[in-house]
Amino acid sequence: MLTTERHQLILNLLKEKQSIKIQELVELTAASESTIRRDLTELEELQKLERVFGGASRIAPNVPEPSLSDKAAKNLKEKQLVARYAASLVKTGDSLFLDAGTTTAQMIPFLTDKDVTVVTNGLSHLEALIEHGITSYLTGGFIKSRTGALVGPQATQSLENYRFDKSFLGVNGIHPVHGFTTPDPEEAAVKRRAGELSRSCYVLADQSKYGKVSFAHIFDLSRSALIIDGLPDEALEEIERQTTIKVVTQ
Amino acid sequence: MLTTERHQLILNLLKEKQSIKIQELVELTAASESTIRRDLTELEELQKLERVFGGASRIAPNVPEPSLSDKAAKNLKEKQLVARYAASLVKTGDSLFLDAGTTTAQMIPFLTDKDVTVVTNGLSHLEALIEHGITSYLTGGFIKSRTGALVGPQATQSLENYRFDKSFLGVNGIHPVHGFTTPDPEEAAVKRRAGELSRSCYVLADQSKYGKVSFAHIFDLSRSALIIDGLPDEALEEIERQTTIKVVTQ
DNA sequence: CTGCTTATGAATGATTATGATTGATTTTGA
DNA sequence: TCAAAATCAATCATAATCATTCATAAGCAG
Repeated sequence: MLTTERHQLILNLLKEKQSIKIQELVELTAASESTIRRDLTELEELQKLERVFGGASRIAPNVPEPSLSDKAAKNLKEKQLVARYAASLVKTGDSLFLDAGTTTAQMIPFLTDKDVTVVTNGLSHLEALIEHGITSYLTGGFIKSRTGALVGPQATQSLENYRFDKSFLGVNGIHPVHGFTTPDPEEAAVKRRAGELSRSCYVLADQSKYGKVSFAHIFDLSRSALIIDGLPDEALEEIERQTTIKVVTQ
Repeated sequence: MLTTERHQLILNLLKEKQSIKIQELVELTAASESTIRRDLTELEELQKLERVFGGASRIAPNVPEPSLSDKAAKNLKEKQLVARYAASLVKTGDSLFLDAGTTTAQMIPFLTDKDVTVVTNGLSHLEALIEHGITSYLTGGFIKSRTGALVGPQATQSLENYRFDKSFLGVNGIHPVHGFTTPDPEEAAVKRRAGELSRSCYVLADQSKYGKVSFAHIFDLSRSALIIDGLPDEALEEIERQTTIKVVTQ
C-alpha cells in the first residue's frame, strides 16, 4: 500500500468516526506500527488530524466556549508566563491587535486595568474580553471553525480601519532563515497586515515552536520582537542577531 | 478505549443527564475506577465538568446575562415557529444575512441541509453556525456586550463586501405609522443596510412587538415582508395594506 | 545496471497510562 | 454522636505506547 493510499484511508476513516487506534490502522493497512506512527505524525503536521495517545482523532472545531480547549490547555503555564510579560508592555490607553492565538488569549486578564482598545480576529477571545470589560472590536470575515479565527480578504481589509500601538501575534514556526510561519496563508495575511499597521509588533511563543517551519510565511524575524519561554543558547544568539528577543522564565 | 474516546463519552453522557456516577462510567468504559477518576480530574481542569462525591455533574451554568437569556427564552415556541417558516423560504445555495436577533438564531438548525452562506453580526449565533457546519462570515465591528451584536461603522461598512439573496431581521417595534424600529441606532443601521443589499427582506417577530415603537427607525413597513406568529384582525388589515405578511400559527 | 534516495520494519530505551493497593476523608444510617 | 461503608487521593509496579535509531528493501534517475 502506497503512503498516499494509507493517508487517504486514515482520513476517510476519520470522516466516519471521531477517533481511531494505531492497532486498527496496522490491521487495515498491513503496515507496521512505526509506519503508521510516521503517517500520523505527518498528517498532524498538515493539521489534518490530531495525534492522541494510542491513535488519532479528528480535529475538533474550535467552538468558543467557557471551557479550555485541548489546544489552549497545552503548555498553559508557559503561555501565561509569556502573556503576563507581554501584557506588562502595554500602556494605559494603548490600541492593540490580539490575534487568534492561545497565548494572546492569555493576555486578556492582565489587560483589565489598562483601559485599552482591542481588535481581534479570535473568536475564542470573545468571552474573556467581554468578561473583563475591555472595549473590543472584531475584524469580521470568514469563520474558520478549525481554529476559531476570522480570516479572508474581509478580515484583512477590515484592519485598514485601524492603527495599532501594538500587535501581539502567535505563530507556529520560528526559524532563523525561514522566519515566522503559520499553517494557513489567510491567517498569515491577517497577522502580517496587523503587524504592518502597528507601531510595535510582538510575537509570543513557547519554545516548542523554535526550529519549526509551517506552510505560510508571515514575515522575517527582523520584523517583530519575540517573547518566548526559553531557547537553547546557540538559538538565542542567532535570534539576537536578527531581532529583539525576551526570554521569560518566571 | 482511547482516553479521548472515554472523555467524549463522559461529556456526551453529561449532555443527556445532569450527573453520572463513577460506577456507571466504569461499566460503560471497561476502565478502572482509578482511570475514571483521572479522566474526571482532567476534564474538571478543563472546566468541562464538575466533580462531585461519587461522580461528576454538568457544570452549573453561569447565570447568563439577564437581558440575553430572558430575550432568548421569551416566547421560544413562537420564535421557533416563525423561524422554521422563515427557513422554509430559503433555497439551496442562498446567501443570507441573519441579524443578531433571537428569532433569527432559531433559524440556524433548519438551514443545515441547504448549503447556504450566512453573514451575521450576531455573536450568539456562532456556536450554532459552527455546530451545523454552515459556511459563515461575521461582519466585524464593535462588540456590544449587552446584546451580543457587532455594531458601528465597521460593521455596516463590512456589509458592502456582500450581496444577499435574503435578509432576516429581528425588530423591537412594528407600527403602521412608525415602521420597524429597534432601540439602538447602530443596530438599526446594520439592519437597514443589510435589507438594502438584499433581493428579499423578511422581518421576523412575535406579536408582542406589534404596536410598539423603539428609538431607532430601521425602515418603513413597506420595505420588508413580515413573518409573525399572530395579530388581531384589524392590525392584520392595516399591515396588509402596506406590505406582505405571513402569519404562522403552527 | 549502478548509485542514490526514500520508505519501511524492527529494536531499544524513554515516556505515559493503567490498575491495584493503602491510608485518608466523606457520607450514611442507627 | 459514632461506627461502618463508600469514596477519594496518592503511590507504585507494570504494561502499553512512543520516539529514535539503524539496517535494509524498494523506488528512482542517469
